[in-house]
Amino acid sequence: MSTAGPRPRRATIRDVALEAGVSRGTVSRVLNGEPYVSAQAREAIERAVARVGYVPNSAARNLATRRSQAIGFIVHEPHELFLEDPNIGAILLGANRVLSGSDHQMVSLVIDSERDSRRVARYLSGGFVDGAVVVSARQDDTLLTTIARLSIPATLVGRPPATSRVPWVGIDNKGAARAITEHLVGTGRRRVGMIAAALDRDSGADRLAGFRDALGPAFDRRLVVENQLYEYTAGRTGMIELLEREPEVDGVFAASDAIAAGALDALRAAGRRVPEDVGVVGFDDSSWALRCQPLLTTVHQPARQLGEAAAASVLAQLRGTATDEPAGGLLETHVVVREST
Amino acid sequence: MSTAGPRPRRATIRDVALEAGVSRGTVSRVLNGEPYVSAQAREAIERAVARVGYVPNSAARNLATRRSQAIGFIVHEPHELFLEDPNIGAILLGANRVLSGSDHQMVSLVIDSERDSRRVARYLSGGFVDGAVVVSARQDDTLLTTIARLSIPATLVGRPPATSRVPWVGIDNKGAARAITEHLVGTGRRRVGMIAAALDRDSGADRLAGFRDALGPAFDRRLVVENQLYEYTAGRTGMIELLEREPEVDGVFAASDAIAAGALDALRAAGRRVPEDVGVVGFDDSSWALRCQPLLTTVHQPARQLGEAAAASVLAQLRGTATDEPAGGLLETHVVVREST
DNA sequence: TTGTACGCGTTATCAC
DNA sequence: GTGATAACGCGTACAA
Repeated sequence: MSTAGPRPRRATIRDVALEAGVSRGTVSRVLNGEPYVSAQAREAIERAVARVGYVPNSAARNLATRRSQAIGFIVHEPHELFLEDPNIGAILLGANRVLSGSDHQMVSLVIDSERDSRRVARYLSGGFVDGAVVVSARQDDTLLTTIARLSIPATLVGRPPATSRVPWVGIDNKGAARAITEHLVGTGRRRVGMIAAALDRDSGADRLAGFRDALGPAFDRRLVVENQLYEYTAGRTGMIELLEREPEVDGVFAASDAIAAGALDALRAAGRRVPEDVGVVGFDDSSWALRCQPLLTTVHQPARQLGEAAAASVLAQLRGTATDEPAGGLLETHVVVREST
Repeated sequence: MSTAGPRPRRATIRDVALEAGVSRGTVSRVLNGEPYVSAQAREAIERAVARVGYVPNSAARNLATRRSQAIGFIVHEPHELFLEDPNIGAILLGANRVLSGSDHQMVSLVIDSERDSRRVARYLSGGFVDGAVVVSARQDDTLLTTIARLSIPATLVGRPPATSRVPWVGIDNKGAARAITEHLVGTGRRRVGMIAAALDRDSGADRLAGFRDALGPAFDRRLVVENQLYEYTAGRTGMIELLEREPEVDGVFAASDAIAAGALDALRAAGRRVPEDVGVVGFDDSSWALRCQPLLTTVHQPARQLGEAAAASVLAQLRGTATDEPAGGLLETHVVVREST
């Protein structure tokens, strides 16, 4: 328990009114840029504001207006992923951009423990935010039920559980996975494997489904290695595993660029050449793709736009102009061919 | 301009009091776990809370208590760096951990434009947070003057401008740079260069100063390449530049691991072997260091602990038990020897 | 054009 | 133990 005392008292509208010799109502009007104030009063008030060092208290304003002009950006991730996943940063920046444009403060909240989870729920309930963008919620996330119960405007990034009716934005993971697998097969690969990840989330499961679709009868469950997270080390170990299971493998679909980067390093260590001996493709088109050797062929995912779309959707709900789900429709992806195929 | 209306009315203490047949005061006491409430009243109130679906409104509570139980985590970075810098994530997690432990909500605010900057200033003024952790403030940051003016408890991560008297936590960049440069020289290198970055910030400038110190008379300004940011591509281009200026170079101190990773790739492309032909060292001991080939010798920087120390410092200020500056003292760093030297 | 007075939902200080 | 009731700082009808 912290035992902090109140902060030093700051000037209020009252002080300004006294100083300027007008009423609080008039001060309030000036502060909110309303018409019907004499130039004289306005000027006196502005001077008074400066003199007493007045700054408005939003807690009071929130209480009166019942709105906070703030939107939560909630990230629910285990440490590792939060640090490794380049998409989250881009989504965050995208969201911040549109919120900033409509004069909303984005406040991002990270959930990193059960305790965090409860506190964030309280925070949402408390009227600190008018709405929320939720990134990478789990299928069974209690956060979603909290949000539903409070009926606070929210939009998810990524497809929510089928039972939920929250608006969301996302991409067609399955279609994109199919497309890039087809590209890989199109370069003449015969024994194609996948390093999958995060099968407990829609993105992970859908990418595997797309891979399976593309391969059709050629699909071989033995050539799929599974991991918890979309991370570099999973790529290294996954690739080693894959080479053990099938030394003849000549094509690999990695569920993320980070995984692909790990796979490339493992392949190099094993003496295989890319793309001559084996073709590798990733997913995300994150900064990982450009720091690989060779440059990675991958699926471009519009991470920043996802953030923008999600934020726009929340604002739309706030205005009461919410559209159908999914909020922004599915955003476009496309295959970026580089050197690894 | 958004034109949102108020959200649906939610149950208040008043409703609970009515429902339970007691006064608001008693309800408030129960809610805050205070003593002197009859078991009977307590039970009735708890049932009433559940029945009317009461959730406390923090705006009102904030107004009454004049505290928000929230701490701002302010990141002031250009996009690229925010996405590339692995330290920020670790610092953030560290801060969240200690704040979470003392039941404070961490809200992170990113400043990404002039407009953001002003809005965050308003946000801070508005009583939304009781204090703030500020990461990577610029030397001339207006944020710092805002914070000083409002006298809101804050702690910086990284050394502030000399003129400022804000508490801060950090590491001894200069000493650490000297140490790792000495290690590099100790492996027998004769022509040692540096790929420097962010000279407009204390970290960047201090690392260069430490490098210079370690080299003493052997220091050669020509062998220092400068960059804006601590990023991978700066490492590639910087290394190429360095090789052009001095083909005989056999040692490189990169101002960050990301830069070192770029340098390693550039060296490989140029046909130099590491560590045989040239030794490379980095700074940060971030995840970059472990995905390099060869594994990178670098300075371990306790990023997570920096976040923890900064948060603890803010909480201490809140409690009125603030210590001298720097807030947490300088945190320890050490050289981690791996394969690149 | 300006002032008054009430409401926002809690906490806190009293008497009882 | 409990119940009134005055803050907390601001927005906003309504009256003047």
